[in-house]
Amino acid sequence: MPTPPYRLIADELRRRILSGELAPGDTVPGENALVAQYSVAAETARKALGVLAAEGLTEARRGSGTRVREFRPILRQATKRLAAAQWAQGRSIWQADLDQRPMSVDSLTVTEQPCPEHVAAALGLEPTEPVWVRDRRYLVEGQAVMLSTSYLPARLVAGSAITAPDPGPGGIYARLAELGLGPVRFREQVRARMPLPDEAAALGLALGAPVVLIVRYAYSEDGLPVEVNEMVLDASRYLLEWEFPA
Amino acid sequence: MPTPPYRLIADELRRRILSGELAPGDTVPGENALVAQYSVAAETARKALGVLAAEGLTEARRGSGTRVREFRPILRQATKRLAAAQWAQGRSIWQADLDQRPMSVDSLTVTEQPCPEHVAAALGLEPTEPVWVRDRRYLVEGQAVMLSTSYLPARLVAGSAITAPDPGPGGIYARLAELGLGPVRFREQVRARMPLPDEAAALGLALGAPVVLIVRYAYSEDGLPVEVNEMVLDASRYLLEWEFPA
DNA sequence: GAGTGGTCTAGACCACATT
DNA sequence: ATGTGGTCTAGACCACTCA
Repeated sequence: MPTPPYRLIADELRRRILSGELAPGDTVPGENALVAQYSVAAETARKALGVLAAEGLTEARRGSGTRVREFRPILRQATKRLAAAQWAQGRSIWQADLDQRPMSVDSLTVTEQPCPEHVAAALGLEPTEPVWVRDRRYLVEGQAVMLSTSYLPARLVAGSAITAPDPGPGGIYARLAELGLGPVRFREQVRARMPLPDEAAALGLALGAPVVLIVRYAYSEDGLPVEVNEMVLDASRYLLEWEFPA
Repeated sequence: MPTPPYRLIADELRRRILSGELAPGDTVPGENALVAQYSVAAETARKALGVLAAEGLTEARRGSGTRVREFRPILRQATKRLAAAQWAQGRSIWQADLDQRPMSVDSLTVTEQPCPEHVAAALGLEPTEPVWVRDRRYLVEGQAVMLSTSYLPARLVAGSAITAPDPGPGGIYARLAELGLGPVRFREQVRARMPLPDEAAALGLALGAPVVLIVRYAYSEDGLPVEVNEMVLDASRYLLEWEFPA
């Protein structure tokens, strides 16, 4: 089974991208160029370009052309309190090129709802017990990079500033602490997969861009879960980090 | 800009999959069925099926058909020593369906090499100082699920069992401890992206399956990095977990 | 052998961006 | 206006699986 032409073309273009011959931002040879160069039908050239786009290496813009994408990740340090200077020795393999632009929030909504089934089990609630839901979207320079949905049991947080759009200084964890529920431990579970259409739309994702799903469980001193936070991240924009003792 | 037919067809099939009407393992309507049902050309029907495959929802097999994929993740608990029973309260949103089959290793190689540039900086080594490289592939029931490459400075580990294929009881961390380099802290950095062709081949990945990259840095009591471990995981097979204090 | 997915072609029309 | 990518068609050949 010989390698089909569209793959050979894709392989060649990929090689040129990974070798740096085609740098981030550069325009990749278009359909017409490939048709002329390799003597194939336009559809075949398109398919080759589609492979690169699906791999997340390029980004096509109608009317303009196809360009090499760049990877400038935001460093998310989940355990940053532990990241003492003494452990800073040893560079990161990826850390060269970090996106340091400030992050903002748009479309924040805070509502009281019956608890979704899958969250109820995690919070130890009855199926439709009320929860406060905090929904937000994070942007970097107008570009959405993360969606976040927090669930907090209504019977624990009712009447607190947690139910207000602005929970005040220190955020909801400071308010939880004031209620004697101060989270003392977190558990984060992480998956990666291709986005569903609505996720792709909400994050403005290019083709071939996977998402990272993080679910954070916050526990109080009693060992009770007090918050579940579901996050959806544009994988191409994030470098995630955890530190922990042996 | 009306939604093109191939997307409408894909949307409908996706709905049926996500609603559970088409369960994991079920056969999805094929090209011919879609051509007949929607009165479109075969290529258009194929493209619709291609969308689902690229989203990782289905898996096509030549001669057989296209089936709904299943997600049975392996739970990787990076900080499992911390996962005391007291914090076990609160179920996971995803934990319902874990893959509990045993993991095995094949194609283990241990060699001494000049240190690759990107690793040298992380280990604080001169550009081509020698390192021992431990390369392995992990399987679950014959299916590759993870690739792992460990780098250890030769001047630290030369002569120890770390340079042998079988490092003995407790693995390389036990040997490092005996050398007074026992890792006391770890840092893990995580990314997700689409696989390169060689990664896809080594892991036997289906189309539309992203990979998760993990780089683990192990630090000795002195704060010196003693190991860098680069891992490539089949994202569809893993659920990653970290626990940490507030 | 019938049915399935995988690839290719030649030609067509459209939407959009740049000049 | 020209060139770019996005979609569709009708027909073809191949490789594989399954009954």
